[in-house]
Amino acid sequence: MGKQVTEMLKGTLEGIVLAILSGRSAYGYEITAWLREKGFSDIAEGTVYALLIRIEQRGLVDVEKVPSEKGPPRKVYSLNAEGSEYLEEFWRTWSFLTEQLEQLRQGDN
Amino acid sequence: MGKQVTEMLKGTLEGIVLAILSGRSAYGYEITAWLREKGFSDIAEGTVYALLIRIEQRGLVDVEKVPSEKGPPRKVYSLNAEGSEYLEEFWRTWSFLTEQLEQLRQGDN
DNA sequence: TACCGGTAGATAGTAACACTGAATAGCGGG
DNA sequence: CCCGCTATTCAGTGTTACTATCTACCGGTA
Repeated sequence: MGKQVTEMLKGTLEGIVLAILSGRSAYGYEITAWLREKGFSDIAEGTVYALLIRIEQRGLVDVEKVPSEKGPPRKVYSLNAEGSEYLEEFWRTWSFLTEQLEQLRQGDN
Repeated sequence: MGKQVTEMLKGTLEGIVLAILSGRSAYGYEITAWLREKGFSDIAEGTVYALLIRIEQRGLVDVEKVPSEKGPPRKVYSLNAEGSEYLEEFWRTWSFLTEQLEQLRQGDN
């Protein structure tokens, strides 16, 4: 999709993944597939896994190892209380940004 | 404002500045002041100058040195044709992102 | 004159984040 | 037995914003 998305995703991809996890638990491979389906065609698998490790180390998610019928065991992530709080904060920040951008787009600058 | 904004700005700040320049020409100090006024309270001055140099080197803006009554000469930036094209592309990318995020927020995932 | 505050820009070093590319590992089917 | 699919990990790279500092010009004031 191009470099612009890549740069814009910095900071937002984390929120996107947390938002996905707020709906239901999921594991890396699944999340990557879901993102691709949604149009984020060139998000590298490595990126998602790295992000999941980051948010795990920050204590925003809980992890459970679940055996898979096909392939190695999955690491299933679910949002915990701290993660929910962080996600709320993310939405506030996101709203602020979109408001500013919307104003700029309308040309009142 | 916090680390979340900082990370989200990566990739969007460039679009923001280009959008400002699409309305009128401006120089670094002015842009920084305008951003602060708009609520981007902790954007460092150095950040804006570095960004302006980047977009200048990529040929998205034209530059003109204008003497100032108070202080050193200003480097006044204005969007050129290539910059306008890039800005359009930015808005398309931005729209895509906001749509996806809006869907996630509504919880249909 | 000497100094200071406000205006204006440049720069070196750092941290965070997404990408690239490759490696590892388990399972089932031809 | 190897290939393809599922699933995760990791080392190295590039981009971007931040921090902190430096240069420079001007007007006012002691």
